[in-house]
Amino acid sequence: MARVSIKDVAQRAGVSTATVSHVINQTRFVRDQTRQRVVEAIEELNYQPSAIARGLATNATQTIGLIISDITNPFFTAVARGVEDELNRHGYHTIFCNTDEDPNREDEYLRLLFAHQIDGLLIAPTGVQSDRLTRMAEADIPIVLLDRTTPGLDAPLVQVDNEAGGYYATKYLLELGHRRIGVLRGLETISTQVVRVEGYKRALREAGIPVDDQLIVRADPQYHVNQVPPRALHSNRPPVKLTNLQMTPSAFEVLNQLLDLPERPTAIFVTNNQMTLGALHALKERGLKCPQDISLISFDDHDWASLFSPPLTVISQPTYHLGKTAAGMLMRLIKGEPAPAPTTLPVELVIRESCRKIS
Amino acid sequence: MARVSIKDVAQRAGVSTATVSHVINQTRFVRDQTRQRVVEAIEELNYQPSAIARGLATNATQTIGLIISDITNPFFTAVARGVEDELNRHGYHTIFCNTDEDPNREDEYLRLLFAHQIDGLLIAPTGVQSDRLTRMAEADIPIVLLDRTTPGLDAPLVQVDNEAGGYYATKYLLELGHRRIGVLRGLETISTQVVRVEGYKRALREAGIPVDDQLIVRADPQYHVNQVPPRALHSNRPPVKLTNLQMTPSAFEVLNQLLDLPERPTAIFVTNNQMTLGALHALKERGLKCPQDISLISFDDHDWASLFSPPLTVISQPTYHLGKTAAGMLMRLIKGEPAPAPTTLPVELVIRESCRKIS
DNA sequence: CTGTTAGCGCATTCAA
DNA sequence: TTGAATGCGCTAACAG
Repeated sequence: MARVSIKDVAQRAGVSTATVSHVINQTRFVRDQTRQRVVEAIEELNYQPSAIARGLATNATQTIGLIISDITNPFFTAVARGVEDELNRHGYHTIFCNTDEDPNREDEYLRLLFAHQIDGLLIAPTGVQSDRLTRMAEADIPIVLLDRTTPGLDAPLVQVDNEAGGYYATKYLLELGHRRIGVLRGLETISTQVVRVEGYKRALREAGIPVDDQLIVRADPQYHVNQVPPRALHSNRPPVKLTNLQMTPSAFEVLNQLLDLPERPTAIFVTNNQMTLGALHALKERGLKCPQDISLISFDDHDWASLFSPPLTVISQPTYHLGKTAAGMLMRLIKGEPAPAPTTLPVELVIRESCRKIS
Repeated sequence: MARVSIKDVAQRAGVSTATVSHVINQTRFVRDQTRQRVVEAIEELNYQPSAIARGLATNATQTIGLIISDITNPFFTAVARGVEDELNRHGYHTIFCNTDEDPNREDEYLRLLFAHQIDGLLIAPTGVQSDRLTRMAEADIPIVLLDRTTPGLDAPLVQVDNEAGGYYATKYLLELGHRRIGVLRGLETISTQVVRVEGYKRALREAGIPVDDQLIVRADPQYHVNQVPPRALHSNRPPVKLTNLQMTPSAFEVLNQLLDLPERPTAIFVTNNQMTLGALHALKERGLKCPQDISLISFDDHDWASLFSPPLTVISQPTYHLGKTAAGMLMRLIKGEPAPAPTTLPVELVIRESCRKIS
C-alpha cells in the first residue's frame, strides 16, 4: 500500500496542494466550504503528512537528541522520563543515546543526531572536550547541558546543587560524631563528581577537620566490573565494554582498599547510586554490618532505597524534574527565546537507617 | 552558518552531485583520483549528509520506534538498552515512547512514528486492539511484538517463557510446603500477566490443590498510586495520571485485602517487579516479617533485589537479551528476510531469602 | 568512468 | 480566496 501524499488529498478534494497544506497548518485563510472538502478528503484517505518531507522543506524536524551515559542508571532513567514527558507535551520527540561515558560513542552519536537534523540537543556530556559539540553550537543548534558541564562549551545548564549535596551529607555525618569520613567517588571528568567532593571538603573545613586524601578513593561507576559477573543469558545488564576509562578499579575493589586502611573510616560518603551497589556488596562480603560497623550515605535516591537492608540514608535529587526542566529550557531556546540563566535545583537529605551516631 | 550540502561539496571537488553521492554510498565505481578529490572536499567543508533528505529520496530513515509502557520500570529500562545497543550496531536509532499502558497515548505515538516514516516498530502493546497498529502492519511497516501479544495483530513476537515462570515460582513454594499461595497480579489486558497466572494454576493442578479465586487479586501495576505520595519537587517519579485503567486499586491496597482473608495465605507470588514494591511496603506497614510471617516470590529480577531486606527470591528473565533479540529480529525483517518464528527466551528461578519452608 | 535530471512530499512565494 | 511553480538535499535512472 503506497503512502498517500498531499497530492492525493488535493486531487480528491479538487483543490491545489497549497490549499491542503494551508488547511493543515492553518497558515492562511481558506473558505469554510473548501476547508470542509479538504478535511473530508484527509479523513477518507487517512492521510498522514510526512514529517520528514516537512522537515526538508521547513528545516525543522520536531526531533531532539538526548545523550546520556546509560539509561540503565536509575538517575538517567528518571531524567529521561522527565525529558520525554515535557517534549511530548510540545509535540516533539526524542532520539535517545547511551554513551557509557565513552567520548567516542558520544562523538558518533553527535554525528548521527546532526545528520538527522535535530532541532535541539540535551546532553549530559562525558566531560571530554568535543570539537563536534562545539561545531554544533556554532551551527546554532540549541543545546542544553544536562546535569554536567563540559570544557569548551558555554551552553545553558540545568543541574542540581551538587556542592550542597556533598556538604549536607558530610555535615550530617559530622553531626553524628564521625571524624574519619571516607569518600567513594567517580570519574574526574564528570563535573558533578568533583563538585560533590568540594562540598565534602567544605564541611570538613568548617568543622576544622583536615582533609585526608587517603580517605578519598576513585572508582569506575560501572561498579559491577569484575565483581558481579554477568549471568550470561540471564543478565539484565548490558555487556561491559572495556574502554580506557574502565581501567579504573570498581567501587567494590576501591572500597575494600578504604576498609584496609590502618585507621578505617567510620563512615562513607558514596557519590552516586551505582557505586553504592558495589559498596554495599563489598560490605556484605566482608561481613560488615551497616550501620553498626560502618555508616554509609549515598548520593541520589530511588524507589528501592527504603527497602534496602538497611534502608538507605541519601541525598535526594529531583531527577524527574531535572529532565523536565532541561527539556522545557530547550523548548524555549528552540522557540527563539533568549538563552536562560543556568538553573540549579535543590537537593535534600533523606534520613533513613544507614548512618548511626558514634561517640 | 548555513548547512553545507552535497552541492557545495560537488562544486568544491569539481564534480557532479551524483559522483559525490556515489562515493559516499559506494554505490558505483569512481576513479581513485576523483574519489580522492571528493573525500578531501568533504573533509574540508566538514560535510555531513542530511539523513532526512536521504530519507525522502530513499524512503528509509534508519529510524525505528520503540513503544513501551514506562522507561522508569526497570524491566523496560533493560529492554530498551538491549534494543538501543542492537539497533545502533546496525546504524539505526531509536525514538522512544512511553504509553503508561494508556491506549490513547499508544495511538498518539503510533501516529507520530508513522508521520516520521519509521523503518520499523518495536512495541510492547497495551493490549487494547488498535486500528492504527493494524493499518501500519497493512502498510507493510515491519513490526515486532516485544514481550506481549495484542488482539488483532499477527506479528513476530519475542517473549519470555511466562507460563514456565509462573509454574516454577509456584512449584518452588509448593515444595517448601506452602498450600495457600496468594497471587498479586496486574492488568488483564496484558498478555504476560494472564499467562503467568496460568503457570501458577498448572502447578497447583499438578499438586492436586484446587485453585481458590479469592487468593488471586488484581492490582494496578502503578503500585504507588495513593500509597507513596510523590514528594513534590523531590519525586523521582513522573506524576501519576489518573486514566480509566488506574481505577484499579494499587498493589498496596490489594495485598492488604489478601492479608485480611480469614485464612491468610502463607506465601505470595507477585507477578511483576513494580507490584513487589507495593507489596513490600504493605508488609512493612503491617509489621509482617518476610519470610518469617509470609513468603514472597516475585517475577523479574534486578540489580537491587539481592540487597533488599530480605534478599528477594525471584523468577529472573533475560531482559536485556529480550530487547536485543527483538531488535535483531526487526533488523532482519527490515532487511527483507522472511518473518521469523516467535522466539521464547527461558526464565530462571533465583533463590534468595524471601521464601521459607513451612511444615 | 561521470554528468544531467527527475522526483521524494511538503511549504511557500508570487500571481491571479 | 486560491493555484502554479520553485526548492529543501538527496538518490537513481538514464545518457554519454
